[in-house]
Amino acid sequence: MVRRKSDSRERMVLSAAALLREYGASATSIDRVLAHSGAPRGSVYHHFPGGRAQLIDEAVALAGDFIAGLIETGARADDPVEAVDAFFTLWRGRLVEGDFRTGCPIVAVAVETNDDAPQLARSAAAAFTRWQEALATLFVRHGLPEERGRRLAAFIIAAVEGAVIMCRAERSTAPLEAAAAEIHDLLAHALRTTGSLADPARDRDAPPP
Amino acid sequence: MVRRKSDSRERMVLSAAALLREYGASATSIDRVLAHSGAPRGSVYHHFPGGRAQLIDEAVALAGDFIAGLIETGARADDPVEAVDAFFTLWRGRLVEGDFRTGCPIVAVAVETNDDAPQLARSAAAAFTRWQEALATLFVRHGLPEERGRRLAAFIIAAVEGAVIMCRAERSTAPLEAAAAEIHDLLAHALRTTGSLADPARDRDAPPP
DNA sequence: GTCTATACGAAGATAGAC
DNA sequence: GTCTATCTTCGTATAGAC
Repeated sequence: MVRRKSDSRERMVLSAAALLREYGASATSIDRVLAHSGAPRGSVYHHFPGGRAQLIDEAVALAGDFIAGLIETGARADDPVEAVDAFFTLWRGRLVEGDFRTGCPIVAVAVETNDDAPQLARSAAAAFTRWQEALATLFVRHGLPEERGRRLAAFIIAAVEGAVIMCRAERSTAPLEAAAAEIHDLLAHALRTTGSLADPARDRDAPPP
Repeated sequence: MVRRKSDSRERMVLSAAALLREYGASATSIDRVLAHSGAPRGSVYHHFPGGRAQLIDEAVALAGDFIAGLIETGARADDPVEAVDAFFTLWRGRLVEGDFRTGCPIVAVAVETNDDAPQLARSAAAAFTRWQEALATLFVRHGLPEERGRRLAAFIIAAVEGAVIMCRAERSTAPLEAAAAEIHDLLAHALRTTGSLADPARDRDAPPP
């Protein structure tokens, strides 16, 4: 595998996202990103002329895109339950793997209002909005009214993000499981009411992973 | 009104809580607390021998107690809908008053894992647990099975906290209203199923819709 | 792209005077 | 209870060599 240029830049963004998850936005300093990524100190402002704010912003965008991809994969399978499950499964895995020391990097940025970097709040909002629209579109396609679809999508994202925070504090997946169970029932009820889940036209045997 | 001793200490804790809400845990420095509260710099370690960690911890406890009080007031009225509504109303008001720049101080502490102050995570967890138990007890008293009551309580807290974060990012109360609407329906359904809301022993004239 | 050196500010904490 | 240093560490950012 020929590597024509350094991968320091990419590693720094990935490290920044990991540090956001674990320590929050303020604690994600350039020094710590360098230590975590092993990238050389000398090229920080070469790769990120915007400095620390640009680095954090790219980490938020990367994390937002990754999660949006998970949801949109479920959406392509045209399966609301799968899309929502992907969301829960992601966080359940990350909480356990990280020994309940990691959360959502988007949340970390959103809760630390930064007067000198208002762009960060906008990036966080963009991520939430994208997730919400992906879910809402899927719900509407399965028969929910436009407004209810959007409402339910926002609600699910809120419940998951809030549950992840509680799981961290309590060092237990219980709040996430509570949310998963309640959301599962609620979603099943909402979609069954529209008749969507009973649609016999679904001829797929195994949706793509 | 005779003031026999300085109120610097109390003002500092209140200021710390306000700063936690707006800027997060890492950004709530002693300097900023002093500037916000107007307290004298010289007596910081007199009032808080444990330093900054103790100050933050007391702010978390104070905020947690305040919100627990709101929920428990609804609980004393024996009205699940009122208890949950108090929760939503509090956050809606704070978001709007603070121009969407403030959130929950407990969340702020929970998402910034601090290796040197593990006590903070425990204090955050204690607050969440207390809210959850107050709500769960109320739900069980209204006919929900023990496990469902706890599950629903955790779920509601998660949804509210998550919604507050989304409201901040999007600078809109829409996510909170979405959560309020969904929770309202869910709660009404859960309690009606148990027959609690239809209980004729309730001498109130109009049960909430 | 990467290096070292450095300027500059802010943070937590302590010491000792009043 | 409150004051004023002061120490130390850490943070961002820049300059200039290689």
